[in-house]
Amino acid sequence: MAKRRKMQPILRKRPEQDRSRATVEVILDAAARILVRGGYEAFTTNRVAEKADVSIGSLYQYFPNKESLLGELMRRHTIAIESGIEAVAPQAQDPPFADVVRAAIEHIVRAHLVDPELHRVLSETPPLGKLDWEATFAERLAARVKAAFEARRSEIVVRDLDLAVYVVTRAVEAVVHNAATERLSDLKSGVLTDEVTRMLVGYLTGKATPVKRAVRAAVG
Amino acid sequence: MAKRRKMQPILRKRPEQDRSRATVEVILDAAARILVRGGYEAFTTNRVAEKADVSIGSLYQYFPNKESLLGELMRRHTIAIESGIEAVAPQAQDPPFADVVRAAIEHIVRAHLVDPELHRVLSETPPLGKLDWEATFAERLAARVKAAFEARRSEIVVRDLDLAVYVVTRAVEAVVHNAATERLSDLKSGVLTDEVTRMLVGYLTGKATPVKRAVRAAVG
Amino acid sequence: MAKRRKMQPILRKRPEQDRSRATVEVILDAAARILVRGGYEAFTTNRVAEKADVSIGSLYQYFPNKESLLGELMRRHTIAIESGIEAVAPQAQDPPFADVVRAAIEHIVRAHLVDPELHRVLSETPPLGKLDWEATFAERLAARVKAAFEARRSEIVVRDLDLAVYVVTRAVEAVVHNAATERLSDLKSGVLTDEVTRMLVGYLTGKATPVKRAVRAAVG
Amino acid sequence: MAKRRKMQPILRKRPEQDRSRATVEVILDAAARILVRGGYEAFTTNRVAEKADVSIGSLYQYFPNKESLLGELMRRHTIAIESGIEAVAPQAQDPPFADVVRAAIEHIVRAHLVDPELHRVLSETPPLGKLDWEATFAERLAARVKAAFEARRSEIVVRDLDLAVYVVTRAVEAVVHNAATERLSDLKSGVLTDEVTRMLVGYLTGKATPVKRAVRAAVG
DNA sequence: AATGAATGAGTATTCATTCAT
DNA sequence: CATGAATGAATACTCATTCAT
Repeated sequence: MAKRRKMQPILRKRPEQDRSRATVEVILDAAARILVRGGYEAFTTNRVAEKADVSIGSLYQYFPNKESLLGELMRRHTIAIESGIEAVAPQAQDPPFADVVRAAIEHIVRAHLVDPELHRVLSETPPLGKLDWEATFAERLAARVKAAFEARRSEIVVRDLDLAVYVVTRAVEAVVHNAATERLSDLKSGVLTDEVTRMLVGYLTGKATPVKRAVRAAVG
Repeated sequence: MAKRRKMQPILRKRPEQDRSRATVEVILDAAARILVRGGYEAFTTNRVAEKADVSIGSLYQYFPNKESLLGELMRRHTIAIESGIEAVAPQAQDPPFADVVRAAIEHIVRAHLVDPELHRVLSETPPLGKLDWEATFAERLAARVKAAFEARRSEIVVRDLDLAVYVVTRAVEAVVHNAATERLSDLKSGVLTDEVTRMLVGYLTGKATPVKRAVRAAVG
Repeated sequence: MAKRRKMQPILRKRPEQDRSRATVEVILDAAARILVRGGYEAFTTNRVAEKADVSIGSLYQYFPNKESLLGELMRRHTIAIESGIEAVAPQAQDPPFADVVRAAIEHIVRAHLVDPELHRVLSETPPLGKLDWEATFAERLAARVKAAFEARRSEIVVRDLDLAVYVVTRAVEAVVHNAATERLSDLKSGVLTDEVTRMLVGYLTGKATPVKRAVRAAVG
Repeated sequence: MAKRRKMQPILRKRPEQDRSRATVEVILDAAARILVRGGYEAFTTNRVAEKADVSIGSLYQYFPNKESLLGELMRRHTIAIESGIEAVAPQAQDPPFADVVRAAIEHIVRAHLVDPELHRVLSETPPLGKLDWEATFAERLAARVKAAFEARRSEIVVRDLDLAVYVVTRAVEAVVHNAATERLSDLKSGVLTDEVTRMLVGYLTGKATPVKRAVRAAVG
């Protein structure tokens, strides 16, 4: 292990020229592939450089350390996710609460379907694990959800809104996250979204929702 | 990279004298402390030995390899948890469904309150992480929950029972697990249990449950 | 590795009582078995003690270090060999030269048949290998052979007797030694002895010996 | 204990620059020196690196493991030997049998004079010792010798040709091998070759050869 | 005397990182 | 800019040996 200089601002130098940008891309690709295939254990800078067909010297030209490589990978994955989410069409004026919830869940599902394997390995990666990215990711998510809830405050029976947000985000995140590896088909078919939606709506509104198993369009 | 495929039955030799039993204890203590403080990254056999104030040779006298040390830690933690769970008094004859659910959740809460920090780090530990213990732990849990659900099948509206078990166990596990580090007081006060209970009962029975915020006895 | 105190006089203390003598025996037996089965690589003091069902403490009571254990093993094996050799009946008065040679070769064959596996492993054992035992063994052998040759000087055509002794002893030793692992049946049947005898007699006397393949009694 | 089952094709990466080729050389030199001086016992990768004045990392950059280092040493030594042997001028048409034998022996002598000390230690090295190189070396030798014998079958009186090959190769190997450390001058002067030649020719042809001690040109 | 717990220097090997070319 | 040779602290684990009980 080396002296750990902990996370300089990710990129040592903005690659100005095309070639440089291409190199960075090639490195990140290799990194992602190695991470997905072999997990964090297999993720060594030398291996990444080799797989990228680039000298480690070059790797370190663009990434000051291993962590920054991982960091950039996360940054990009987050962006990919978020852009996927933003792309969702805005809702109708004043839609039924259930639709709002369902839409939110679908966001999360979509996020996990962007690159599920990379997603999983990134979220389990030790040094940053939750800490860096998922934390902020979760925070941002919580903020949005809270805003959404406040906008519909009157329909929600739970007294402690923060607590509700907490329970809801954690529960959904976990179910979807696990399902992404364990029940991918249910995730894609929308069956799982149905279930979770019903669960949350019931919890939040205090009203029962009928168990209708209409044919649902798959997500992603 | 790991060529790991060992995992002998944990202890290399049963310590026969008092002295050696103490040594084993001291080592496990140090191991747990290091794991909690520095995560799996910091968990090296030499460091453990040093922290335990024991020679590395002594460590290997009792633990054939690093994994077995982790394994014993898990084994003991599991026992601690299970004994805590078994201790729960049996329920009344045919209790309200909500009570059954609440009791189950309380089990899980209790499990996470045994040694929350160790629990967290153990469950995030890569090589065995899920694989060995939490996997079986989760399976056992799922089996129990399913049995409980089947016993009350008539009260449950969800059609796919397996799916319900999946959603419920993942959701509860995650909420409680996260809360153990992020919202410990809510976990201890029972507030969180209330919320989750209401969420699950609504989901499973299809009926709303009143939001009563009666004073709840703390758990643990 | 420890500071190497190199070869105290083999036994730390002459075992006075029966129990002690038995312990020593048990240890040496275990040592020999381990050596034969696993080679020098497997030969560790702890393993020997365990196999002997004796504490290492006890082992070190009788053997000051690993080397001395090996040394005693060699000493005993040498004695076993030599006693086997002494047991050979003295020759007739003035036998044919070929008979003398054959008898000598048979001695060596016999030596290698005493405990061939132990013999092999001992003679290949690194730290002492030749150095300690085989050296002196070879020297003693050479001395005898030389004496025998001098007694029959007139029949020998080789001018440099020392050189003849050298060539002969090395050649015989090697052929027999190798045959003990590679051609054991030829060694036991006496076929090999025939060949080597003819070779040596021809070399030493300068006269051809007929190739008679009479049925030879097996040795050992 | 060894779980060895590796032995990749020796070099981890072909050194591309001059500098690295030099490093490889320096490492192998150091390895050879250590092996010669201290035997296999002293042969540790760290020691080799230190003696080579190279970091342990550099050693492992070129040699995937200890064995491969030894392997490369053997490979090179074998090449050195074989090239020495190939260099021998082809024989006249149908030379006297004695000349054929003598030439063969001289080959072996030459082989042992290439780097006698290294040769000795390599051939005694445990894990590969015989097993890998000397085995094949010996086999190749045996095959050649057998071919030569068959070409001259009519002149050979020994019935079992395989046995003759066995006896002859073992005997010569051993005498020469030992002489390389114990009687180097005799080996170099050719005196020993004379003796062994006479011994073998007598043995094989069943005819005596005169003891002529003409001045012999030294070998090597 | 016997036990077995304890020791710690030593072993092979990895990997993040630097730097001369 | 790129290369890849070089580094060395750190890792998991072994084993000869000592010594308190």
